[in-house]
Amino acid sequence: MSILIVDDEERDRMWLKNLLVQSFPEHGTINEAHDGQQAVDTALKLKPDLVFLDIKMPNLSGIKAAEMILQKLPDTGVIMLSNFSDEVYVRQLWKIVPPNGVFGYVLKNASNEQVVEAAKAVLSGDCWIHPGIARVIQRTQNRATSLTSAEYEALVCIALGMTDHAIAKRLYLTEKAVQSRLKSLYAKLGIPGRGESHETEFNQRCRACYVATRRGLINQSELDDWESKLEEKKTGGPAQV
Amino acid sequence: MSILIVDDEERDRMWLKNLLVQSFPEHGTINEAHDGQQAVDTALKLKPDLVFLDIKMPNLSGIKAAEMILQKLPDTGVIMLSNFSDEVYVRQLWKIVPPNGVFGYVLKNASNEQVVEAAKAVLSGDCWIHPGIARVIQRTQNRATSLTSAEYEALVCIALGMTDHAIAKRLYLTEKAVQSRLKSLYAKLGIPGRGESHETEFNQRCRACYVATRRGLINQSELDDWESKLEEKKTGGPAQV
DNA sequence: TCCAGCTTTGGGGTTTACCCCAGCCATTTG
DNA sequence: CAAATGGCTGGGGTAAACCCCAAAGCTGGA
Repeated sequence: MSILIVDDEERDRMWLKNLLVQSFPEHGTINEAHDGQQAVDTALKLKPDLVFLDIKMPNLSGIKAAEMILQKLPDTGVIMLSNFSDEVYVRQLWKIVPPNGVFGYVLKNASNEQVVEAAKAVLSGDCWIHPGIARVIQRTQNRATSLTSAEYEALVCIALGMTDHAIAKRLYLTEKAVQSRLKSLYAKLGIPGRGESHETEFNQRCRACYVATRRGLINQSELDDWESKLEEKKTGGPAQV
Repeated sequence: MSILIVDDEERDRMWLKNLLVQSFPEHGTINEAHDGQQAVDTALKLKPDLVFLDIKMPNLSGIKAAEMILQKLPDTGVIMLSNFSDEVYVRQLWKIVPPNGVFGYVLKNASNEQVVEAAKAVLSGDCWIHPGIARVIQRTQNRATSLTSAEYEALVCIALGMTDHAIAKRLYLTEKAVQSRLKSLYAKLGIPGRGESHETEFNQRCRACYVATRRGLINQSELDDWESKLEEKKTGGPAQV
């Protein structure tokens, strides 16, 4: 049985490796990779039974690496590791996993026992999803609270600080259309408008950013990605912090 | 030589402990604590030479724990461990460390060598500051870019999604005063107004939240603390996500 | 002592964000 | 086929956010 561990941080690789060595006395080779691109290359060469993938990595995200690996080797057991229970990632993951594929999703604050449990489950053909994620998954499938891609686009834009006008220009829409998207976004996030719910006054725009971040719909590193995409489009000059 | 390791995550405690055991053959007892309160209790009892403190912990933050420990035992070598290079924390830390106190600040993505280096430095009476933090520290001491406490208060409020009116009511100010704070906040964050800098249109309020988060002036967990404080003040009922 | 910086307050603007309404067109659903 | 849903468009309105101006109180340092 061969295992591949992919994480850009040495500390986490060591932790996982120690854990696996102790818990799987019959383990075969345990290889490591440091980023997404390396992960794909190594996986295709070694065809491991099990791959642990960190999500946030340089070069190629764990999600995309998983997609590429599963494309060529659909039988590989994939376990995602993440620091966050971010809905963004769960959304993305849901799209790429084959209908009856096998995978695990483990948060990094999981106990050692949970990680071992997840590994065993995936090896024997089951899925294992971290308890903290269950709630998130349910939300992504609830039509009343899950965001459409239009709403999500608008969310990212306001979180970057764009005005209605700027958003309209970038997405090739009318300002009215943007406002329409925002209106339904606010509704789904449960943010009261001006009339309703006295005593709780909110600037919906900022409040939406706060709530969305709290729920893991967006996070800073995703936003930074978007930001740099916008910069490219415009001048070609890099963003300055 | 006795050492105290404080972190709420088992994984990180193990990592650090292994590292110290390997690097300090002459190490004495290595104790552990799981949250801030335990850290203070244990430290006062054992009077360790060196304390590693995670910042983000339940019950009592690492910052506050450090404050209480240094108050009673000013000679203790304190090394803060953090996932982020957040300016919030550096600000807070700066206030509580005695003028010529000894401390270290290490990011969790530090290499093993860096951690050992920091430990040795602090034990021999020097400070050790993670390279990634240097820039942040410089900024906190630059008067043109560092925020005053008034501006910081306003920043937190808009990040929570409050309106000018709501902020004024909560801080016992005029709306004009709030807007005045915000104006200077925007200036310090380098956010262009409507007139200046064509082609870059921003909603300053949201943009400020984005830039501030990017710089580590605020972060989600700090905001959540503030949020729950506001909820207490108001109804006593807990916030619902 | 006076100066410099921070903060508050006020009067007066413009622009933007949000509000309610209604309708049209696409897709999917029973 | 009807019905429902999600998305865009439009008109016309209110209130909030942002703009420039100026002045006064307060702090701490030269």
